[in-house]
Amino acid sequence: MVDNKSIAEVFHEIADLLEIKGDNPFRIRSYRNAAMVVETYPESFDTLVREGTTDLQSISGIGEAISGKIKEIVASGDCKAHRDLLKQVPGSLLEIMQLQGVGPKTTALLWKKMHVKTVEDVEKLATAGKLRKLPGLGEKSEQKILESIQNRKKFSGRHLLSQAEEAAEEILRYLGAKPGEKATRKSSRRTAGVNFFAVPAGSLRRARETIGDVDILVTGKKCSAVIDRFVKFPGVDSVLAHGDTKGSVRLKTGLQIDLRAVEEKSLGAALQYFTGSKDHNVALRTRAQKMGFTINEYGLFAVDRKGEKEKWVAGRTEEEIYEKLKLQFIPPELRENRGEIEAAEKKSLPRLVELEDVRGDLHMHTTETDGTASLGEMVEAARGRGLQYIAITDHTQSTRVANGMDEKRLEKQIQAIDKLQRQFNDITVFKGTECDILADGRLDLPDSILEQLDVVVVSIHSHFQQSTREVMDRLERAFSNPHVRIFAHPTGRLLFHRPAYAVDLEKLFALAKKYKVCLELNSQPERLDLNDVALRRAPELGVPIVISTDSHATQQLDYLKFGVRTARRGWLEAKHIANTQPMKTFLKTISRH
DNA sequence: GCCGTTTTCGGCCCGACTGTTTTCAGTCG
Repeated sequence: MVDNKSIAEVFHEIADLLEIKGDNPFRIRSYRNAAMVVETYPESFDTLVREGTTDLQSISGIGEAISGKIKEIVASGDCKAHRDLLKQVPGSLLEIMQLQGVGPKTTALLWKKMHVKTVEDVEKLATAGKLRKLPGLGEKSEQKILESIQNRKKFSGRHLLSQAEEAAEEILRYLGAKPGEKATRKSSRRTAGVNFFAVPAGSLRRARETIGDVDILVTGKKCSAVIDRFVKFPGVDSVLAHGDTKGSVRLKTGLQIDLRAVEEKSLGAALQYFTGSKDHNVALRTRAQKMGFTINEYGLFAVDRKGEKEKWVAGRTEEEIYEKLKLQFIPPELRENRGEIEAAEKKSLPRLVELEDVRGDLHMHTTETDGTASLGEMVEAARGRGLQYIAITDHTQSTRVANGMDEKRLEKQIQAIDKLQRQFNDITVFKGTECDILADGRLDLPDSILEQLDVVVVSIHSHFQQSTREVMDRLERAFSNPHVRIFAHPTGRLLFHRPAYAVDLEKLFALAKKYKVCLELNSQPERLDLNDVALRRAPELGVPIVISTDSHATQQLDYLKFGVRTARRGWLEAKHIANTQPMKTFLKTISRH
């Protein structure tokens, strides 16, 4: 079984290697594009190829050559063209090309002139002052390369969505701007009172699960003063750039933040441009061009016959840009060039779920196991957030590190919930459990106690090394228990820490459908599991999703926003999500009869 | 290498910034 990501990786590497070789840039772009298409395609290419029912070339971006290579990789796990390239260009050069400020040309130069093969080689030569003699490089370039080698060791690269969002909000507060997306909706009149206002763009605005760097746009008067203040933010480790229209810093956490000043007239265009994604923008520009426009961060311009810019058409808001391109407004979470432009053209974009749609939270812990808040505190916190129903789902006995509960302790908790419930008529507290699925698929608690619960959530916390076959058999056995309602964090992945266990997503959806088990979208920032790509299959396959926080503390109830934004990235509407429904409908949706 | 309201060849998104250069190449987003 070859997953889409591995196929995409081969194409990424082919593109990088061709680039070092100095091959045709458009050919390189094709491979990059193909990698992106494969990586984000909702179905497994392995399955597509084996079933043989889909013509790969019908997928945009995949032609004769790449289709052949996909088939080759699925059949043999290898690609001859890739192997041949690695004979011509050492694979270790790819790591050099990853260094900030070092691209394919410099990598090729280092390799051909200095016979450099590894980052360590580069470091030695730079330290010895030997790089500055190369044509096109000087003392400063040498210093920059050395710095980026050191930074590479110091900073891991990407950051969790939650960390990036916190950093952005902290900086906006520091700058004296109101944080949050809503700032974009404000008219210029509202901003006149303040000196300026600021809004995050980039992958943070699209709510990607991990963030490389944070882009913030500011507009208004005296933006250069804002940038001056920005580079003095207390959390700054180093200032990377400091000009009139742009500032760039590295925080002590390693996160890079770029601040750009734009004119109010161009704010919409800049927001569109810097929100990306790159692939979305490329597709949008291509469309603009066909319609006789050109588009950049300053606005949408009409073009004359010679291709010269003629007149400014739009740019104050994003809405007017999409409108001029005869598209529905595309929410940032969808801007990944995964079909959103085609859907916007047909006016068939989904009405994405909103945070306010969610009425319940079906996964949370208390001090009874590994939570930091008591039952009463969790309920109060949920009430305070306006939730109409929640489920208390503490761990079960086999998860010993979390002080998991046995039957007796759970019985006591059931009584405690019954007692507590009498105090409230504005929130319903479901009695639940996050019951372990044991290695062989049995559940960690007997039916005699499960049948007393309102919501049985099940999940995997052990034996992550099982084969796909073992995992799927394990899940089928668990799902066949009639008390099981929700399968939590279905792939078990932890961002930056642990890959998913060997779950076959297509089969998982089929099992969920067969046994009427809902799949969870876990809102913990390091989980976001199921992810955006997987979620998109849920409506097609008729499997309801439940968005839960898996809170281990009262403040974590706010993680719901990350779950909702991930759901939006998965094109989900409120109707696809069980816990947007009123309590009674919800109970009906998750009931199996 | 892909694609087609320039349709089987000839295009392919575009601008800022930086450092090295005297007019531009490389990198980045």
